[in-house]
Amino acid sequence: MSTKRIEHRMQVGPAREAKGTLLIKLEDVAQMAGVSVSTASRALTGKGQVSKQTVKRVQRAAASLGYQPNELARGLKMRSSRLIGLAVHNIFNPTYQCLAQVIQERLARSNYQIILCITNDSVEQEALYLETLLNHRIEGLIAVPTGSNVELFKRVSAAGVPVVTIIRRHREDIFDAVLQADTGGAAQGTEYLIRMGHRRIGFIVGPEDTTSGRERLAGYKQALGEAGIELDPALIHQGPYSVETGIESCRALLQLEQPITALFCANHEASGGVLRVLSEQKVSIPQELSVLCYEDSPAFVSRHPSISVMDNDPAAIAEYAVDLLMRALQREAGDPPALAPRELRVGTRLIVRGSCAPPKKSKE
Amino acid sequence: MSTKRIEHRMQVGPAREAKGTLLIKLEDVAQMAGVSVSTASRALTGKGQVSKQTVKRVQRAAASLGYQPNELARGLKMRSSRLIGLAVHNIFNPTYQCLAQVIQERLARSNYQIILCITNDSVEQEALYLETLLNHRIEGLIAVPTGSNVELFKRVSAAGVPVVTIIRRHREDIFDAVLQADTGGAAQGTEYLIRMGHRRIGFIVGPEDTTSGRERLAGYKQALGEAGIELDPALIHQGPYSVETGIESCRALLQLEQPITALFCANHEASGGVLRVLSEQKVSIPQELSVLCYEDSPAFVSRHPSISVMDNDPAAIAEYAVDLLMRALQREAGDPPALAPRELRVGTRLIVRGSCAPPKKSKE
DNA sequence: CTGTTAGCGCGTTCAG
DNA sequence: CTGAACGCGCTAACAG
Repeated sequence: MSTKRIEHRMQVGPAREAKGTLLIKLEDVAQMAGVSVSTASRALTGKGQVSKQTVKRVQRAAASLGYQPNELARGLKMRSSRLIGLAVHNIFNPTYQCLAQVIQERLARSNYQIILCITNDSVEQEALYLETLLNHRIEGLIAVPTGSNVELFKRVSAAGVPVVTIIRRHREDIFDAVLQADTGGAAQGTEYLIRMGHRRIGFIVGPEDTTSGRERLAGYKQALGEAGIELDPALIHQGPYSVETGIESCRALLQLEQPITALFCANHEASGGVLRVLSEQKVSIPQELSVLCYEDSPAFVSRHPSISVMDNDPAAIAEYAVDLLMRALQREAGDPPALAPRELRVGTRLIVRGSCAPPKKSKE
Repeated sequence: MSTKRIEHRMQVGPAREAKGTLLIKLEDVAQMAGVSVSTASRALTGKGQVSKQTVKRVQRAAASLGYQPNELARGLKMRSSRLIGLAVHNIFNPTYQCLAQVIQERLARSNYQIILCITNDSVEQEALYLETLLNHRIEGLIAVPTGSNVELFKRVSAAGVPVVTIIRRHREDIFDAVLQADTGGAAQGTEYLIRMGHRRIGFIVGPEDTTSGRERLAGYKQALGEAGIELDPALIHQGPYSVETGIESCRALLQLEQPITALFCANHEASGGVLRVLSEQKVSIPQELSVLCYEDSPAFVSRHPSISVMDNDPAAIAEYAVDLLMRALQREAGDPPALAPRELRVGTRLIVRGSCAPPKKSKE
């Protein structure tokens, strides 16, 4: 039974007024300082030539009144909202949390605020959000795109709003993009397992229609190819980014006649399912099975053995994305030499912990 | 290689200019429809009396031009930005992810967008963000407050911006607040363990200066008191919300001369540390030790045994917070009967999984 | 029913 | 160095 308690308190609370009252405007400041509105403006923005004395007077007045410029009015005039759109498909994943966190911080430091939109990978949602963001006259957009609203993204860009795509990219590369080095990451992880002596490596990965799904699979195949190991389709499980994918794939992989000695789960959401199945079936890691996951998470450290991962360094991705965006914002202010879109790849790195070891019967 | 295509249109539309070009304004629509700007406005907003014919004409013109109202201009005029501030201390926790997600979705459905600010529990950061949000003329604010910027929060509220506090509340209760039923939750969890036969129950909890830290501790003590179990201070570990707290506290609790038979970790961030230590020391759950955590997380399900938790139902907290905010927003539009602040408590519920069992030597 | 006029709060000419 | 006038894009008041 859940208890729900509603408490009423009869306190005083702030005096009610129409609205937006006691929001000081420049006029009030000017009046108090005994100058005109335009002088006050110049004094505070520091744009024009104003005598030091009046500057002081105006600043003091502004301070004492607690004046804060109205960004709406300023934005309307200056054509700048100081707002950046952040449209991601979800935030239920350490990678995206980190991304959101870092992007928000960095942008705030440059006095930009972010409008957060979560699309849930719905094309319609994304379209709606893009429209709205445009209405709010965002000055830039960072997005993990669904991939299907290319025209709309183009419109955003054509409206003079720099677009940076992260994690995923559109088929045509018309926008700056910061991606994970997924092919390389998956290859590197697979190689690591191969070098340990593994031949039969189960591979769980995201769907073919996602950038990371395609590329990680390519990386896996590449590493196998380079090691001269024949590709066994039965070892590859491609499915949506979900716990269920992990559960089903893992079960299937454990029932193979020719057992696997290592499992590379390159589908982060599926990892939870995989680890759960392995725990349930008491498969000892890494003795019976080596496990390597993708995209780091605190949860991987709080188990025994702790799980080795390919870390995609979301903080770096965020940093680069902001860099790219800022560059575009600066450029826009000055000369507009439309540079070709950049595509950055942030390197993936292996974090060795305790979940991988050479296979038991490694005789060769 | 990336290709970049620049489209030049030789259409009638607005000529190329520095920025924000090809953003159609109402004037363009009006012109195309052959009416005045105000008629166009009325036709699109549906406010005044306009003939059906002209409405059609204007709508068609707007559609063909891809007109989108400038929220900045509209906001300046209407004193409404359609922006809501969301200032949370972090998002590295399933609870806050869920909160952010639900709040964003619900508000978007009512055509509000959220500006996300992450304060990192820094008082200065929070102050800065509040100022900025005010500048952007947010119409409402949902926050997990640090607790120290009361005056600033009051100013926000006094400016006519409804404030809803979640998870935590200020000492003086001047704002609507949606909190967790922490006292009850902790008591309920402790009772559950007691009913199973546990007497020595280790308790890890957040610091005294947080609402949840205080209240959960109170709940633990209460349950013990009601069961007539003497309080042993050695069993209580109070520390910051961090993995380290979990590690250290857990180690200490395991070294007790009189061992504990159950561990209630009511400090979510610490859970990771606790589980890690228990895994390392091969303490078998629940045979040797029952473990109960607080605030659910996918990670708790992907282990074996899966971890039982006190779920604080963040989705419900978010829903109520939005409800409260919307109520205040509506009220503001109409009559202004300043209601006393409401404090809602969202019930915590026990989710039984596999990590708790009666103590081994339960003879009684 | 519609066009005209007048601001919302701010930055920026253009004269002094 | 300063003030008066103008306009950003939109809605609301007032006339026709």
